[in-house]
Amino acid sequence: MPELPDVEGFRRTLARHAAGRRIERVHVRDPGVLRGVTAAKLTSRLQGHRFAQPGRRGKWVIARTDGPVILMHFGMTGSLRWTSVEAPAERFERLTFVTDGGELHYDDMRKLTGISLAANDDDADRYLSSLGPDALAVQTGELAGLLRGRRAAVKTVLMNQHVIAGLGNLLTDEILWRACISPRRPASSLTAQEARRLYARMRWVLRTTMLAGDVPARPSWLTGVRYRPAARCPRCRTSLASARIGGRTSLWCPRCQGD
DNA sequence: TCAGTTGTTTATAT
DNA sequence: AATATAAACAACTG
Repeated sequence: MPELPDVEGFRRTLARHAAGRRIERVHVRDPGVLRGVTAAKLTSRLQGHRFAQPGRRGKWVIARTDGPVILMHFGMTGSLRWTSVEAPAERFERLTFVTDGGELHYDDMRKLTGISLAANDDDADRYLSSLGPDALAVQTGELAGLLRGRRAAVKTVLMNQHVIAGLGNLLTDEILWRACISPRRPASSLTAQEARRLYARMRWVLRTTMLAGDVPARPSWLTGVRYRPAARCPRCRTSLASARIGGRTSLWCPRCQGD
């Protein structure tokens, strides 16, 4: 699930419910999700602090408090839930933040990534320093500069969090399909016009999906047909092409996007 | 049983 | 040096 829109939804959950709440205790149900911090340290450092307004960069939630900063990543299967009352643990609940007004639950089946603790905002910036700019913060005309000189497939470059942060497999396929650009094209081969079109479609897809909190599986979207056997292009009904690009299963329309 | 998975990091290869 | 690819991580689903 979690790409930029999903993670933005998690950030909103924090902003709406957790901000201002005092952390009474942290229940580490599975230390396997902790990265660079022990359960004892996480609990003792956070206890008594209040959640502040959260941020997001790419697929990271920056859960600020009036003390340390919790950095949360969700891998392929993670999520964040708020319950206003004490709730029994879900099957894949790994961490629970118990506050004075409810509980914040970090669920993650696969535990591919996890949670780190930074001392403050500057420290958090250091943790995230290798990330490229957030995909939503990229301005008109900047995308072309990010792609310049990169010989890898444009899809691979868009998914590279060091270049631009927040786009994953579903979003890049959706954006490239809407921009009518093959995912296999070398990034540096895009014309200025194609880069502008890519940027416009990226903005549109991000804004739409961010409001929804996920990439909706509507039949008019590439994402809506991608798991159908013998899937066809929602625009022109051509059979979709499929290949592994950048290590991920990729779908595109050979007629609309070429290649 | 086996292949596949909406992500990232590390190691290895080019 | 920069870039590309594969493996590993974990726990499911079809």
